[in-house]
Amino acid sequence: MPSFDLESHSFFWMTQVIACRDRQLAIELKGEGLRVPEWRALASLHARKSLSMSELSDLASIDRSTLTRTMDRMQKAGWVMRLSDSDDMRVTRLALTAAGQRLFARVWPTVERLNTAAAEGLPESALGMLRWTLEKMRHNLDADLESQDSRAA
Amino acid sequence: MPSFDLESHSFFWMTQVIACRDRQLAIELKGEGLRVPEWRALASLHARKSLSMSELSDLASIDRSTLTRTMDRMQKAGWVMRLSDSDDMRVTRLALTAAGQRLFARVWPTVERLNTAAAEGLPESALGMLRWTLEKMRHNLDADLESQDSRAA
DNA sequence: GCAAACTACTTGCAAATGCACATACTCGGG
DNA sequence: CCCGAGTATGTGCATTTGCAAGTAGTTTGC
Repeated sequence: MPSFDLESHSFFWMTQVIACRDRQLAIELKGEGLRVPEWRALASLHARKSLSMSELSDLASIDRSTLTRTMDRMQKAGWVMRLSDSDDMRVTRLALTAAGQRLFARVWPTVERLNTAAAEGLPESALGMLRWTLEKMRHNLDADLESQDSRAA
Repeated sequence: MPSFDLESHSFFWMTQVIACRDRQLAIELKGEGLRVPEWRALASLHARKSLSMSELSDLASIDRSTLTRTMDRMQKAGWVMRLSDSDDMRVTRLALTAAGQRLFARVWPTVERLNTAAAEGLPESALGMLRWTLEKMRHNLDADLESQDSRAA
């Protein structure tokens, strides 16, 4: 009678996968004193050489105000440094320290192992399709957000 | 030089999609006084007639101790009722009240619109593949968790 | 060249989160 | 029948979170 089936919705499964994997990731990272959002920040900063707070907020999916405090903590731990941007006095540029680079190198194999375990038995074509579909969804959601904004204006 | 590309990893995009969609969902639900995890609980309870706390915790991806307090709130709001299970005195069975059903009916069209917007331009085959791949990943992660446990034991 | 609108980041604060632990109940073996 | 291990839910508490508001720097339009 519900006329609605939980398991037929992609977002249900996406939430399941992310929640389950983040729980396992949290356990793996605990030894290094890293939390999951901090790991996302670390990986983002490793992939790009330098990012502003706003850019990192978007890449690592961390709210801007939360990121301020996350960076306070990671800076105090000696993993990242804040540099001031010479073009725009408002922006703080972030970069990994050598210790941050070493931390990434230590942790990455563990994360990769988890990623591989999650993808076990899935053909490369399915994984390519997955990335493509998710990327498209991400783009659609941004577009939808803009149309919401214009409706509000 | 990083030898590692953030955007080539499925989990990066999954996190992006979920975070972005949950942010938009939160805005849409605010009018009804519903938060995102509460919405997941509402939808889970609508799909099944009745669930225990543990079952709902798994379906809605909410930590067990957090769920206790979430249900306190939703019960106080009159959306959910706690019933005791006659077979096992430890178990609390949960079900939607009539008001909870009505709330679901009011909110569902909004959520569905967001889901549709996210899937715009994606062929049904891609969505089917997405669900299938995610389901498989969810299964793999569970299996991996068990092997972790057995390693620990 | 200056005031208003905008953007980048930070802080105050109340609320949500999750770990560790406590309690209540069940079940299997002696 | 009772004990101990196991399971279901609830509570204490420290931490994290994110909205809203604040500060500082930049751009736009007159």
